[in-house]
Amino acid sequence: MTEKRSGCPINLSLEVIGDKWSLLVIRDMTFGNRRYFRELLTGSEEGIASNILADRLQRLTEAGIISRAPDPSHKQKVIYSLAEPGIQLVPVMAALGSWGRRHLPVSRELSIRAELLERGGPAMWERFMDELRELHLGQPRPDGAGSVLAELTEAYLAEIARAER
Amino acid sequence: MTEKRSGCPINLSLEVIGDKWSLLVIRDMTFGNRRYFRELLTGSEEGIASNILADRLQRLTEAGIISRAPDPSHKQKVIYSLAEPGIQLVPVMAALGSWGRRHLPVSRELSIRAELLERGGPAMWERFMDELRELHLGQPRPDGAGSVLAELTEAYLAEIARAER
DNA sequence: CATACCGGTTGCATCATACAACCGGTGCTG
DNA sequence: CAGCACCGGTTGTATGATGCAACCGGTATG
Repeated sequence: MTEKRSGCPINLSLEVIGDKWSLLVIRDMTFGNRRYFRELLTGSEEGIASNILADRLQRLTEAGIISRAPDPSHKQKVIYSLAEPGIQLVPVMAALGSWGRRHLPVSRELSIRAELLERGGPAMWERFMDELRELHLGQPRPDGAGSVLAELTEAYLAEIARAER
Repeated sequence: MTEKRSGCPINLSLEVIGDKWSLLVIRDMTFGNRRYFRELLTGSEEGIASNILADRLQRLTEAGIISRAPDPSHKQKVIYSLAEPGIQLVPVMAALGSWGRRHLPVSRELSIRAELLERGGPAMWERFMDELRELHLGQPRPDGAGSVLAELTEAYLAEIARAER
């Protein structure tokens, strides 16, 4: 799809990430810190097929949303990172998560992160994006800044533990 | 698609509006105030096919995002309205528009509204959603509240005029 | 030296989308 | 009251996207 249907920002966004899998891949990279093909393939509940995952990783790479690099520690491994446009999808995912949490039959464990992101607001999203810039782009950030990712992950794990009890 | 892939709010949102047309239909209803089948069919630049439009209107209705009612003024006409969940997609579209405007080759005329929505922030979105509740749900709102829709439309038309000059 | 893991690829079935042509009923106009 | 444009779709067909399972050669590990 090279020819664009229109120059509308919403339309163009949909042409790039308007399908059922792209944002889930980005979600897993963002909130699950999954960086390798196998992690993305087997790590999430939705069960993406390997050919679809390969296709999405290629498209997102070509669109400049993520980047692909060989892993120095293992000749065969490839590490995927969020590029700056991918990092800036945090507010989109936050908005989509808030909406879904309100209007759809979400599970408690999987929606706790959306709830925290909603309560934290844009200030929290910015801190999170700075953290992602450090993790994925190697951009240093001031010491002492807490980890939003750890905060979200801990809350998620606590909900899992509560559910099992 | 009745069986859900997971209870994640982002995933569930994508299962409902994660395709290339649903959000465009909602966009046209929201920002273009298009309420009839033909308006939606012929009004936008992207050129949706009539069977796809019919399918999306039906799905969105079944999902409770929009509603469908006969038009009293014309026996054959059907009027589509945003339901509350549809109105609450405003922040999602604003986020998606901001992102697209930054990272994709948008046209100036079609991105002015995204720019204004971004600058206006959540306060403006709330005013806009109140206005949509009046237009689509008949919920009265305080007099003297300005029209965000008119503001956005005027800015858009001004950009069109500038482009033609 | 065997085994598990690495990022994918291939073939095939099925589902969604795209395009154009068409439908019967309704309202407006001359 | 005849003709015509418009109403919300439907139908058929072609093409593309997706889903599924099996498989690939190269690589690290015990």
